[in-house]
Amino acid sequence: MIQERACENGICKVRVVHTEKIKEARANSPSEKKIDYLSSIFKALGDPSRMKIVFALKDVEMCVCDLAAFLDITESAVSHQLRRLKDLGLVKYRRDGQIYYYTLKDDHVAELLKSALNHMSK
Amino acid sequence: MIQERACENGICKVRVVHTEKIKEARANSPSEKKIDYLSSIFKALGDPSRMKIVFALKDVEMCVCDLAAFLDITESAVSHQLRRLKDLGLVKYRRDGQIYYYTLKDDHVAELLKSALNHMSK
DNA sequence: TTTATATATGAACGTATGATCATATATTAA
DNA sequence: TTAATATATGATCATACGTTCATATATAAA
Repeated sequence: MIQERACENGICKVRVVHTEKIKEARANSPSEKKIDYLSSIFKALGDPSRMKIVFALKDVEMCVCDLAAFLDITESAVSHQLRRLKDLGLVKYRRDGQIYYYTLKDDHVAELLKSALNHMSK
Repeated sequence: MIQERACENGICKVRVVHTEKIKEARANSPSEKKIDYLSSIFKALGDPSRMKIVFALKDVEMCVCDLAAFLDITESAVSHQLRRLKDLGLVKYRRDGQIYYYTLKDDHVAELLKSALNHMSK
């Protein structure tokens, strides 16, 4: 078992047991930026309400009050969540008079959900 | 534009604009149970630290202090996060003396991450 | 045994989150 | 115009989260 200690009698107390594994992980992992982006996407889908919204918009274009009725939460709550999804680029809307029709912005999210469903249901 | 109101002059103020769309969404969406499960998985990956952990464990078996060094956070913090991942069934460990070697529990998560990377990088 | 080590676990703390209520804005109808 | 409607937005609040510190547990070494 490899055991190393940097600056043993100083302040530094970093313990590194398997240096080469850490190196390998560093080499293979996505950049910090990519990690942050990816995890923000997963976080957005990591809430039942938002996941329901995204599933609903996968096939059908819906307005805010439709979604509110479907989710059984306030229209305000839906609007807030839609804003988060829109800010992340997962959702877009078209406007017809007073009504905002929301849909998924592109297929990436739908694909992601599909593969999630596939993998998880095994 | 279809506009319906149930219990107009009562307490109920549910507004339903497109009944058929809501029906369709209901028909096509996964069950509440599945939504909860799926969103909990996404939530688990919706944090940079946990996502880094999962990416690291994708290829290499690592112990807690390796991960702590890799992530540059406390071993305690890593341990807490590993527990969450383990409770969700995303991660497992084998023990060799005092050292716990963690890996991904199965390929589902790795696959999910892979498709996420693919879809998002376009 | 006693001590060191690797990890787990609980408490604490600041911060983020998701919902609701109240209010603002913008379009349509009267 | 004025009133109604559809949605957006800001404030608020209880709760959940992620980290660290302190401590417990269990194995290994002396």
